[in-house]
Amino acid sequence: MATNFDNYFKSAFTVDNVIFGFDEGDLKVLLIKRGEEPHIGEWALPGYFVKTEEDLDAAAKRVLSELTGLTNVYLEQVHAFGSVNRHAFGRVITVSYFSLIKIDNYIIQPSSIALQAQWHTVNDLQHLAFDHDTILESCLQRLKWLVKTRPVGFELLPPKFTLTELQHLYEAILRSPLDKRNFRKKILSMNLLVDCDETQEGVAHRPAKLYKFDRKRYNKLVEQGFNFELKETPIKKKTSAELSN
Amino acid sequence: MATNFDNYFKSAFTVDNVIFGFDEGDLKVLLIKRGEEPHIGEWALPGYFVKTEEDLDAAAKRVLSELTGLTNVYLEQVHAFGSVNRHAFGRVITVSYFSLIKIDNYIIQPSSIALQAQWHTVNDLQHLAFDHDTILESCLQRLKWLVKTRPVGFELLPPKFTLTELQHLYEAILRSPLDKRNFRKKILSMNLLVDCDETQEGVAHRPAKLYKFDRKRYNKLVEQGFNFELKETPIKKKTSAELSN
DNA sequence: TTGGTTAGTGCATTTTTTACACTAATTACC
DNA sequence: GGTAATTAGTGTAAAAAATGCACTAACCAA
Repeated sequence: MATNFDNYFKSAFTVDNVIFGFDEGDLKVLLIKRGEEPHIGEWALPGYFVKTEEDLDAAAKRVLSELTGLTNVYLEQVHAFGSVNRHAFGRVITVSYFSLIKIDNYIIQPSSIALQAQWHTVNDLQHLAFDHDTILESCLQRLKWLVKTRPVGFELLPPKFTLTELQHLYEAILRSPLDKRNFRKKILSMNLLVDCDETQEGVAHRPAKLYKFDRKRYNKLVEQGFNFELKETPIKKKTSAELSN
Repeated sequence: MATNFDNYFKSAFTVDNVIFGFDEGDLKVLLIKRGEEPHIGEWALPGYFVKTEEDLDAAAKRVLSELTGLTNVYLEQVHAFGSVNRHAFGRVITVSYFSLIKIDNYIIQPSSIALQAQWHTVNDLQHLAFDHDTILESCLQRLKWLVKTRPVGFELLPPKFTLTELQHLYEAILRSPLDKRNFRKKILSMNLLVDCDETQEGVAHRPAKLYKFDRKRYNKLVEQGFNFELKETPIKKKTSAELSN
């Protein structure tokens, strides 16, 4: 084994952020149009180099803020991508982060190195720069898992929302339809929603009730180890007995 | 933002492997006694620098092999740890990997930079070098999650095992007791075990039947999207209604 | 006032989970 | 050879959760 450690200190890290939003019934992801080589002019996840004197998690926040103007976003690490030839400039390992935000709450202001920052519909994407297709896909998997484990849907919706909007969000993430009555029963039984005593306005049909998410209660339940699991209801699953042959 | 990218190429990566085993009813982890600075003489996870010309996943395998003699071990990435002052020699980000192995199948041969490589009972550990306590803890969480999702128990047991051994393994990972009848019912209903038509020998009580894991069937079920979820049975969970006040 | 549209609601059946205690097979020891 | 010690192995009833399904309610527009 090498005794000269200096040889190892010749690599770089980047962070790449996968920021999900939800609008008009579609799951969206925030992308930038790169204004720098390599991959100049291509759409990419908002990411950049980590400085040697900053923590990884802090770098993810800073980079997101510098490229898109978004601040105070909760970011969660997903995976490190470390193939040798990911990057034209040398050995670069990237660590991906993901987040869920309410699109309306944030104004996006691309910086100099990002020509544009824009929401894109996930189902309708072109090829992205670097290996960002792979990175995005792994975050989509994470989101799919997360939505079955925690009531993350609320993070993506405006403060007041209808049950139908919430259901559509779940359907977009899980990519499968849910039964209306069963969905409502399960969500309401968690006691996480507060009835706002308001209804939708300006719709050409019966207006729906508006609800908001009770974060206090959510925190309390988390503390008590409550299991938020929400199973899919749509496709009937086969039992192991039926699969035996 | 910097235009001189060279400034970013001054960091190093390491990989740290958390190898779990199971023996005598206890969950074990493989540690090395470090033979190099920093932290010379301390117990640590088997990890080392990633070469600039090798893939991250490949590095994890190589390092494990060089430090402990273990080869052909399946490794799964867990998390990247990137605080600034983790390492005395400079900026080092480590990516942790974990694996489950059958202790009997592998002969451990420490290399020159590892003074020793040894199995340690997880519940009975001293402080580890670097931030390896944190890294180990995150892998324990991952294992706890994994065991509820996939029948990973089989990875840790010898080819032929009894249902009681399997149950004890689950209890060690979940850190809570399980009901014998319910555990057996659920495990057997997955149809993943094959009765070996043999019984234990040399025990001073009724000998238990030996089973083996049917990997073919497992692969088939995975392919069909079968849900292996195994819930804990022990502590009665409160419903959301009971938690309402 | 009628048609179009989405909101909102209940119940019966099936499946899964849970709680629980005795008999069976073997060895060790007297 | 008998008995004590030890772990293996088994079933059922009750409770909880999941599932499948179809009609009425409220609003707007034409």
